[in-house]
Amino acid sequence: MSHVELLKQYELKATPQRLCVLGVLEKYGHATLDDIEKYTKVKFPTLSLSTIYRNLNEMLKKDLLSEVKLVNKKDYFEIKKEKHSHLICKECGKIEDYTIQTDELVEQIETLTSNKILSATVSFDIICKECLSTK
Amino acid sequence: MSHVELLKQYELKATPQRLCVLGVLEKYGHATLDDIEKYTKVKFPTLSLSTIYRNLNEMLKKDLLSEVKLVNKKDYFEIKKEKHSHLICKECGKIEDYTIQTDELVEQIETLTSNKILSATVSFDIICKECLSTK
DNA sequence: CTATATGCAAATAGTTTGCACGGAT
DNA sequence: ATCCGTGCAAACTATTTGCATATAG
Repeated sequence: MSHVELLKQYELKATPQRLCVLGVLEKYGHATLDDIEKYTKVKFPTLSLSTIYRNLNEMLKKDLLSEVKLVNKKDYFEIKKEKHSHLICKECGKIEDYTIQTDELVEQIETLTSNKILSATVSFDIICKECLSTK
Repeated sequence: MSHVELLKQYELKATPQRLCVLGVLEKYGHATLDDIEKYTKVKFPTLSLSTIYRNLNEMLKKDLLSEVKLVNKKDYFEIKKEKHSHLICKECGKIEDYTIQTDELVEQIETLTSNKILSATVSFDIICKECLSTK
């Protein structure tokens, strides 16, 4: 789906500024606020920081984006997609997405604790295969 | 272990300010910066915010504390203990600790992706049994 | 045409730092 | 006596907001 359609679907106007932010998120997969500011300025030098903040907040609220929080890292933004976990390389910092089945885990905890489990969020600290091979 | 001993073990002086912060963390299990400020002020009205910041940063650096980041929540601090996951009740906001075995999950991802997995971080959004029962 | 989005500047919130003083070893 | 920790104020960084103008639909 094009970003224009995506924005329409979430009842947001398809402004050049929003398309530019989405372009960066699409291209890099995950991006911090600083990344977004830096990379959008290349194509769109007049895009203001307050517009970036407003649009990120708007798109988060409408659930078009999601925010990823990792200890010792700045928060990342990504275009919302199928629920997935993150593999963070401690060597090069790269973040990969990976979809895992958590049903078993969820069921297990639900049974053991008598709580209702709504969802599981999982991330992994890794050394990626590229970093492993260049050592 | 007493907090005095704990601090000594990490090569930090056992000041009343630090003990007060640890007291709050111990009592509440997890606490945000605001919680810490609020609850320490009860017993220690002169404790300054910059001392809280400095001490939290110091204790994080020395690995005596850990920081928990959750989407849509302020960051929480806790006294470091055995690796565990967090169960967050979407109804009452309470955070419970729970220790799960992630070895299987880790092995599975390691095999499937050819990365070296260092650790897994897991959290669950839940409705806790107390909230379930009072509906 | 109308409602919403934008840019800029100012306001507010969050965090860190310099410095003089005080307490522990 | 020396070192480290603290409180306070100031500095700095991050985020939000008000307002006049511009623009998408």
